[in-house]
Amino acid sequence: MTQSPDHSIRSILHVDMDAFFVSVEELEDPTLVGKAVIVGADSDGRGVVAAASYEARKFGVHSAMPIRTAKKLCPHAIFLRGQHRKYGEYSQRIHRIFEEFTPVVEMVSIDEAYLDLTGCERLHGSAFRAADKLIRRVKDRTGLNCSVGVSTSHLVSKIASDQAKPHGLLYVLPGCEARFLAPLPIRRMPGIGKVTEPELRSLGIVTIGDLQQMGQDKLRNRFGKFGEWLYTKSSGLDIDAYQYEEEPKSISHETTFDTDINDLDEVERTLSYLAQLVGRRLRDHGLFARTVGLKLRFAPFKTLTRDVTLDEPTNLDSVIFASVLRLFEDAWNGKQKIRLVGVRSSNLQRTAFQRSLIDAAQREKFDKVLKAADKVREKFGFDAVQLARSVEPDRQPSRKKRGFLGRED
DNA sequence: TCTGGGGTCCTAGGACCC
DNA sequence: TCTGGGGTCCTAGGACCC
Repeated sequence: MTQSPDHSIRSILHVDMDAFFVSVEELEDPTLVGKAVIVGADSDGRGVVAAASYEARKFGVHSAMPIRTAKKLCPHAIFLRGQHRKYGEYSQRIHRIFEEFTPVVEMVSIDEAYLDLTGCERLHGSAFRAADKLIRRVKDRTGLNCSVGVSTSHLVSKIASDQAKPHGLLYVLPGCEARFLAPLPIRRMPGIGKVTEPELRSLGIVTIGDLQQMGQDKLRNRFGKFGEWLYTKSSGLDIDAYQYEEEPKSISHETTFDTDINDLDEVERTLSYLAQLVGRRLRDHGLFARTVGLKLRFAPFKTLTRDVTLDEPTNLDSVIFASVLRLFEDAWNGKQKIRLVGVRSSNLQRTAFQRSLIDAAQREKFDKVLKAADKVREKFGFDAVQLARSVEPDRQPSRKKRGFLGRED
């Protein structure tokens, strides 16, 4: 489906907000404008940078960098923890503006979307004019800058918006996709990361043009399915780059300890807490998990995962916790220091088939208790109700708010 | 540089079945 | 028993994205 039913040429816009988290912070506190601002975790902790202002970037700070490194590079920066809820609100406002242009909007992350404007010429004029209008409208209504790439394909538009940053618009003419991509370094291709890049480089592949030249057969022979993908993308031919799935495939929570530990009690308490977070979200989604997983990261950053598939799907905190605890006991020798633990649920489904009436009766009882608990939490916050296991013996859990959801660009 | 948290997708081997 | 081939499910690990 490179062409729409009416045979007009596809117009795909990729919209990406500029320094989104930082820009929102600046709107909330204008004294930040023009300063080096770094949004992320505790600046003395073990987190990473979620977003940096352009001023901070001048010092080499970028997202995903350990926050302590950022502090060394840019000690005078203003470090903020970030207000995720606020970012979510702005994201929704932006989403609504996008929907004024076309019903075909795919939000791919909190600050990024694809808009399909194919066949909207009569409404908006050319795609280029529409994109220009969109950038202005977002600015007028929210005060935020964004960059837009326009082309016939998702991937080309995405790379184009990246090239256009900050606050720019780049239109790749139909038929010019491959020529536009050819001179760019392979690292610009989404999907080629810090492992694949040197691999390709060692084969003499430096630019996207090199991929095009190598041809489909060679790439397939060398890289299999991934090679096919590489060829199609590098030629600017991608068709359905993105498939919108409203159902999550997995739900997980994890946490890194402030310092590495080998205290069984604390690990158990944390697993219990995480199991409850996962269970809660499963119930919110109306989902049941057939598979429960544990993630462990040891002090030397060695990570392992363990999965178990249950006879019966569950959304019960206690079942998730019991499963994950068993996995933990099998996976841990009692000595290694632990840096991170995580709880994951996958193999998600809408229904819990019940195998016996006893199970059903029990489930009903559990469900009632959990529903009551969820209600209390709604009123008094998540920590108001805890499984016995996640409460420390002599005091209430005073769990520090740590971590931070998501990273932009 | 001492490396978060939430996800998706892919690969590969082994169990198990016909 | 000297043992084919395909399909599916499960588990573990890893690359990658924002």
